[in-house]
Amino acid sequence: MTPELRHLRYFVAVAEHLSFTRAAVALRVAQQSLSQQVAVLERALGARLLDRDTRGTRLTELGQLFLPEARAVLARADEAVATVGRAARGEIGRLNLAFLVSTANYMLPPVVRAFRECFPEVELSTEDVSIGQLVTGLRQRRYDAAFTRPPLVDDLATRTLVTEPVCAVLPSGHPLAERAELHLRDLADQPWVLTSPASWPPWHRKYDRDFHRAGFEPDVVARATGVPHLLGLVAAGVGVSRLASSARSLRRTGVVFVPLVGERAETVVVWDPDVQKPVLRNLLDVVTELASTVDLTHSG
Amino acid sequence: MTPELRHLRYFVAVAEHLSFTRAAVALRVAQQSLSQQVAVLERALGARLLDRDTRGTRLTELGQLFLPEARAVLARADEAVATVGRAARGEIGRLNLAFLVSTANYMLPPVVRAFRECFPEVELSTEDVSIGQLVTGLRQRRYDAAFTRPPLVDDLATRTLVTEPVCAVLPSGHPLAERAELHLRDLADQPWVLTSPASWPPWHRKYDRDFHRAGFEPDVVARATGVPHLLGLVAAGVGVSRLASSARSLRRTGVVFVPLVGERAETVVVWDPDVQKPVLRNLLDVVTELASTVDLTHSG
DNA sequence: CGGCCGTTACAGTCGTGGACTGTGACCCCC
DNA sequence: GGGGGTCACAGTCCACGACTGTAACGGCCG
Repeated sequence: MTPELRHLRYFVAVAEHLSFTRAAVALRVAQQSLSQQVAVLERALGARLLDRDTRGTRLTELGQLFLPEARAVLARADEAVATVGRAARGEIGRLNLAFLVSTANYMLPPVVRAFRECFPEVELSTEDVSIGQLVTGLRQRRYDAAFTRPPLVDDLATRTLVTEPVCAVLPSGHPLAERAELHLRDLADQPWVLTSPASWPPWHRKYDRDFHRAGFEPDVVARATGVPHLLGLVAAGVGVSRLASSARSLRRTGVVFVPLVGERAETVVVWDPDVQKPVLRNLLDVVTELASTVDLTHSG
Repeated sequence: MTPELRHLRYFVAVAEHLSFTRAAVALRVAQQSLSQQVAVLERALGARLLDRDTRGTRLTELGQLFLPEARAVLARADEAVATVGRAARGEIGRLNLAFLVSTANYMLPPVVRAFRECFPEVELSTEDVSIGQLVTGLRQRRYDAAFTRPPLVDDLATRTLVTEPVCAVLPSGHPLAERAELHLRDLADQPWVLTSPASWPPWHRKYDRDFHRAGFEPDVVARATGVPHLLGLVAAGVGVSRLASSARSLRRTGVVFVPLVGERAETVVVWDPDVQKPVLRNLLDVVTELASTVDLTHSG
């Protein structure tokens, strides 16, 4: 037979009290049960741990040697339990985050900083990805959560963190660039630069609805493969475009951002609602709290 | 409720087989019992460790984290059991040895060397002591064993390791110094130098009997406080004495050792027979073996 | 010396919990 | 659709750890 933790606990108690009677009281068992279990332990080890006689109990040499061993085993067991407890509370573990390239710029630094401050022992990994990689990565559970723009898909949960103005993006010196604000229909006759609809169809379906509601279909003269590319085309005077105002931070020269009246863009945190992971809960709490206290579009 | 090692063993088995059924076979319990105990563990930890469904079992994130923890606890427990086993076999532990000053010279080096070779992980402490310290130290269990000369006391166990000739000790140039051997009665008219009878009465009672049997009472002209001192007095020509031949090694000049016919001195290892200590058993084995293979009076 | 308090050990009983068997639901694959 | 695999649920059983009661023994004090 191999000893159980109970035997070790019993032995340690006797060793600490140097008395079966007192140890039994402390353990809330009968002295006889305690004696029996310690005897079982001694038989299992094949060695006498305690010298007992009518006037008390003392550790044998072997007992003295085994006492720290037993304590170490118990401590290790407690540690194991504590560790899983902390993991269950999301204080340790691993968290894989994905950031849409066009949001990483301003979202990643404050999010990572805030989370690491609250949960320094969680291993954090981050990745800048395209919207396609982001969605498939979430579905394949490679990422626990991601930061991106809606609309997305129904089977992923989202929470809005930031809403910000949408701006017309014009080349510097464009006739409309001086305006304080614009309506989308003001740009009906302009040449347009947009991203490729293949990148993420839900976005482009929304764009189409927006243009339709503004009463025109844009004359798309160029398709960009990403936001920086798009800004480059606008700066080059190829056409105009429309982006969330935080895209300003991606290019400083050659373009002008003019707010579009009544249009707002959202940044959301996305996760798979089927994933029940304590660290994820904590992330959502942290970013929600963060979004409610600081303006994420201007920080970072 | 707090988990027992059994729960950890069960969990590890399931985690290793990734199957309750196969793990149950390996553990030689029913699958149902195994499922139940793992469920108990999960309830105790307050966390799900395994995802089971109809087509198999996988570790949850927490389970992956807990698996090495559980293994570590089990390994620590095994180690504790192994350690006490080795201690019970006397392979580790502590051994306190005492050597009578007049035997340490030739006994200590081979004994310590041989024992450390066989049991390198036993902590060995040695002390050179007077016969009085030696006996009280053994009785107070400060020493586990000692090396000395008989006669001793009844309540200590002894084993003879070495017997050697007893010699007359004469100043260089003494008329009898040329003899190849002597009888004790040849020294009846000499002035004698002996040690103090207070040091260890049993020895001196034996000396008295020896002199009585030889038919004279020695004319003691000086009392020495130890063997080196005694040899000094003999070398100074104060008188003659009688010592085991191994005492030769304590003084090279000014004295001559002449064997006394028919007299032998013993060196013994002494221990308290009530002390049941595996390391002590091993020591006795080692020194017995050692004494039977090498001549300890000439080694070291 | 005897009574009392302390210690642990022995013996017998009880009850809980871990083991078992039997069964069922479900999924995958042929 | 049947067979082989997964795990879970339900009921029974028994072994072992807990309990109570008792005994043996040593130390202390009147």
